[in-house]
Amino acid sequence: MSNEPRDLYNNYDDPFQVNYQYGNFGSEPSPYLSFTDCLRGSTDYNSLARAFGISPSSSEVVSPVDGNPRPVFDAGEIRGPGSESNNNPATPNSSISSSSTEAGAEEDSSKSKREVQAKDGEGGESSKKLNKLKKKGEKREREPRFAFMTKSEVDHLEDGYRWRKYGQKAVKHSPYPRSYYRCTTQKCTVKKRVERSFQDPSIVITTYEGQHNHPIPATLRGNSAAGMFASSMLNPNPATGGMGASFPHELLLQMRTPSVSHPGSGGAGGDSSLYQQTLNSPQQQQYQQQFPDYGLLQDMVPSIYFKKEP
DNA sequence: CGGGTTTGACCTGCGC
DNA sequence: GCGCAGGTCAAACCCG
Repeated sequence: MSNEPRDLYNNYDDPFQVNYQYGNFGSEPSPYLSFTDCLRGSTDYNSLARAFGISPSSSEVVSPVDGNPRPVFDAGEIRGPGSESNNNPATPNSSISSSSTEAGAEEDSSKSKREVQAKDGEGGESSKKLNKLKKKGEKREREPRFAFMTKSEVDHLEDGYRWRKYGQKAVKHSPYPRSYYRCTTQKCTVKKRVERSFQDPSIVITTYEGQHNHPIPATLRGNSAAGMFASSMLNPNPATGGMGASFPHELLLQMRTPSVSHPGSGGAGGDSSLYQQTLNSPQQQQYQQQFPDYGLLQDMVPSIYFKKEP
């Protein structure tokens, strides 16, 4: 299932015009969504997949509502240079990122379970001895996941949302640990994992799980230009392309280098496809160097997003 | 003092 | 059933 050819970004003729029309998803036309929209849950999984340029090629696609397994998408099909051009705003960015998603499913069985445990064990030491009240039959399901590979020296990329780190684990076969973050907004269960590719330490793999059910926080940390940026793009002006890059990662996505997902390699379902992506093609490196002058946005978005390759 | 990070322990899922 | 690895909790700690 992984060998189906996928679309790639085709718009690198003009770095400011990145095609948001990703590969076909079924027979429906591709809607134009912003990443933030997706994260905020304003769309369904199919839309997500489309918005992220994700093809169901590698996956068992099932309806999210019927309790069946969700589709496991492959690495995003991000269009490469040289094809149709839409007038979507893109940002110059020498960082590299690619995306991938994996479908999870409904919610937080683990969390609710934990909550039960905590409440139940409010006897102090006994709380540690969590009771394994787990609803049998309710198989643990996962939120949809979206992964990005970003070339950056900074592990935790600012994306406009506020995150609290709740764990860190060593990753097998990797010298780099994986960090776990949770959105600090109340009632928002979005999580993200950040880890560094051990194959290419300059690449940060960020995996989002879930969808934000709230807007990007208006007030962000002082240096959070990314947040400002994200917020400012929340209501994209149709005249500028019909959609905004409301999320830095989306920008990264837009700036994706071509051929990140290889028809033959990105096919492994789930996260594994991530690790099969390589960013080493000459084409990609060349692309990275195409935007020496990222101007304005450089002032708005932390430098990590525009990190120039040495 | 409140909010975020660190870190060891614990839980869960999965493959063997 | 066991062991491993991933994921999460929560106390302790740090910082503005």
